[in-house]
Amino acid sequence: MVKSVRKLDPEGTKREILRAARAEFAEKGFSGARIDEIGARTKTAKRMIYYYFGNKEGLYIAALEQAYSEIRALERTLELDDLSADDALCRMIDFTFDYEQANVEFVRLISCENMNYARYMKDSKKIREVNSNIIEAIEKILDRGYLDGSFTRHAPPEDVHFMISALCFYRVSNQYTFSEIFGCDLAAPDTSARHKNMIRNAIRSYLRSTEDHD
Amino acid sequence: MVKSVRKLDPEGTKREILRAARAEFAEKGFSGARIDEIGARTKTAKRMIYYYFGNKEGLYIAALEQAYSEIRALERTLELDDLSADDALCRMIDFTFDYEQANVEFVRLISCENMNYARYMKDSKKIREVNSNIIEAIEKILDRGYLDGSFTRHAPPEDVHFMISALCFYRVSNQYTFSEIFGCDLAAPDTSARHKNMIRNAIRSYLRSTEDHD
Amino acid sequence: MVKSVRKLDPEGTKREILRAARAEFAEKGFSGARIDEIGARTKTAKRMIYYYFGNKEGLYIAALEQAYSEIRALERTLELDDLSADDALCRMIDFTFDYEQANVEFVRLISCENMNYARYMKDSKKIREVNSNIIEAIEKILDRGYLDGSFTRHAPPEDVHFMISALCFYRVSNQYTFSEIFGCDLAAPDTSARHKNMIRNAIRSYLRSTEDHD
Amino acid sequence: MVKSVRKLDPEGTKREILRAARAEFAEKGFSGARIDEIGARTKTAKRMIYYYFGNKEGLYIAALEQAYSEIRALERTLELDDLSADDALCRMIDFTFDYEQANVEFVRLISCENMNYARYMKDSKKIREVNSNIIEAIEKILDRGYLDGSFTRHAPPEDVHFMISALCFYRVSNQYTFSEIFGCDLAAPDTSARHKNMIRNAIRSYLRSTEDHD
DNA sequence: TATGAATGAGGCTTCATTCAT
DNA sequence: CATGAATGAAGCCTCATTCAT
Repeated sequence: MVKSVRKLDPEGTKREILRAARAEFAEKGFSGARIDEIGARTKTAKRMIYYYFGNKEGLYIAALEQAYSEIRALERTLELDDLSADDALCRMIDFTFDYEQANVEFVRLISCENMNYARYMKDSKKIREVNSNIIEAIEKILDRGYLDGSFTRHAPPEDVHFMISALCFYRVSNQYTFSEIFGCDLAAPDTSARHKNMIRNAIRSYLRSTEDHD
Repeated sequence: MVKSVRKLDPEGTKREILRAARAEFAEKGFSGARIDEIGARTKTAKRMIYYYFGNKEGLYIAALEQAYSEIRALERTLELDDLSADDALCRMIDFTFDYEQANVEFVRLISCENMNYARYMKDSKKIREVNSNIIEAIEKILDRGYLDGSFTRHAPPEDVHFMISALCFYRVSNQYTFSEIFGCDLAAPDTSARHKNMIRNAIRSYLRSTEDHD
Repeated sequence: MVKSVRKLDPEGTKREILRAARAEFAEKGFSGARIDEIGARTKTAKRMIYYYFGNKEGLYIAALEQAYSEIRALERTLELDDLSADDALCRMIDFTFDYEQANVEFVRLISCENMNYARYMKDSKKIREVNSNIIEAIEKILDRGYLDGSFTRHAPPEDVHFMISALCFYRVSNQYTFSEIFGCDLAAPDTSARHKNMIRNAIRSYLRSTEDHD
Repeated sequence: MVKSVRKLDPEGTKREILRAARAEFAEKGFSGARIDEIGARTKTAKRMIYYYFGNKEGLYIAALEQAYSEIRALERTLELDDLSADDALCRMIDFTFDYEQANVEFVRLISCENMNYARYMKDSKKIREVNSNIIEAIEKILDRGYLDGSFTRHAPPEDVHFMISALCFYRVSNQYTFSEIFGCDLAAPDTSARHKNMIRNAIRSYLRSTEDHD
């Protein structure tokens, strides 16, 4: 007896929906995103979205969780322990720089969630878990650097993470207004290379300097 | 007998609408903002929004223009020429830091416009005009610093503006997800003071350093 | 003392408004017409419309009255009494044909009023007055024709008027759907000439024939 | 326990909406028609209008298409080939006369579309298709008549169709202004019968006559 | 006389979601 | 599992008209 030839791959369907949802939310934000559009970007029916994710909010949170999981998973493969403090710091910066430049979708999802005052993220244990060890990773690098003398200024690892994040993230998140106003293209290869170097060395020289302007 | 209090104050009405619009758009983004809500935040009828600004888009652009005008106008009062290069740079950084921290609305409006791919800004001549001289202001500071030896590294003024902007802006724009994930409060007075110092000195030490990690 | 140089020509203003109103109502119908648009087509302010005509309905009725007045006034200058019955009939037909073809605005206003079930016309004494003597004019022609033998079939003058009207009016009122469906152009000079002849001779031969198909 | 009676009958729903739409558009024209009203004339929710027809324009076009389809479908059942040329012509005239008198809705819909300069019709292939063979039908009648001598005057079939249409259509489309002005009732049975006869014989005598007034 | 400012009511349409099969 | 049909609530915007000067 021939069964009806419907696709029976729940995981595949979920994955496809999530992929479409991330693209749509990243593009239009939470209010601007359209469930219909996400349905259309998918081969399955819109109804499945409700079946698997409950509602728009549930889908959005799932998209956010996936986005964070991916970057942090990659980050954990960097093998920073094998490098000198200085090299490790640079590798971490480079990774952040490259990943965010390559994954505008991720950056926009985070921007979007900040427009939402992070209210949806608060409901997700997963996101906190998944983000738990970046600070530790940076702390290890800094400590190593203080010991071997590569870094002279003691800075909280959160602050170093903040600087890396701010400089790499803003380049992508604010590229549209920045480029429009200053008539440049932040995504252009030469600007990109120059900025990557600049960010590296701004943070490094900060950690090596001592004399302050208060 | 109390006469009906129908005011005839076009400028006042426009101003009131714009104020409400900025708050609403900053809070909810373009799609999330509600014309009804903007009307309700106003003493005049919702209908006047259309009378003066045509439609939601027109109102949004006007809000954006006003937001940019205000920060740039203040910026022009800084009298940086009277200061040493180092002091001038720090005053510019401090101004940006303080203004953006105090005017979350401005920061969110810019974030919002980036979520929109800066598409509405492109229709506004005014915004480009109003933003035209920040780069020159920074260039003057840098040139002075190179001459008197306070700065040793030659950097394009756009890049310096980028660093200032990125570090000050991100603190405000991404405070919600950052604070949520790392359990800190970027708006807290001590963190704020520490960060202001850090940003100043990261940029200063970058402009003084030469040795690079490539 | 120099008085303010405002236009003080009430009749001119009224005329200008009416002209604009006829065009707008003829183009868009009653519901489709926009008071704003009529205002814009005029050099005076929209407010004057209310000043002179009370409201949209009043303006519409005035436009209708003017349209009827004009055609009937012209009709009265035809001097049909000087012609033979046959020639007089043809001149009346030609006049109707030419006037309606040249004054699409008139035809469309009448169509519009029929879409309104003639409800606005009912409030206007003037329209009935102004239309009172066409039937008499036709009756005079027919009677002359019966006497001199040019016409053999006795037909009520209302019916003859009906045929003239129907054939001339429909050509203009329905030209858009007719042309679209049959891929022709009712307004083209050759079609127009052929039709004018046809209408004349259809009515003439009807009035001369006797043998019926019942 | 009575279950909620939510019907699932797409074809029925569409049909019901179309029926209501035709009535509303015929009564008030395109701009005057109210989607709300059409919804209210229906047992289903107003929302379904957009589900099935997209928007007001789509609904209007569908209504127009249906109206044309119906009259042309009936017309094709007339079996004119079995009749003599003279009888066939009369049957076609009678059909048009009776149908338009009985279906004021159809007539008003066409009037409405002419007020719209046939702009919506232009987007509909269906309407052109459905109207394609009336001219052929008339041509066949005329050719037969020329052969057997019932008709002596050669007239383009489009022109004959034009006369039939004009005389039958105008009676219905312009009945309101005509009746109002001349104090008669075009829909009254005796007038109606007299006119039907008149139209038949005007067209017949035209096709039999030769002597022209140029 | 003339006019810019102001408005309530209502129009079309969209949206996330649920129902019935 | 899967889906087309159905919907209430609410969004943006337009309209004729009136107010205050």
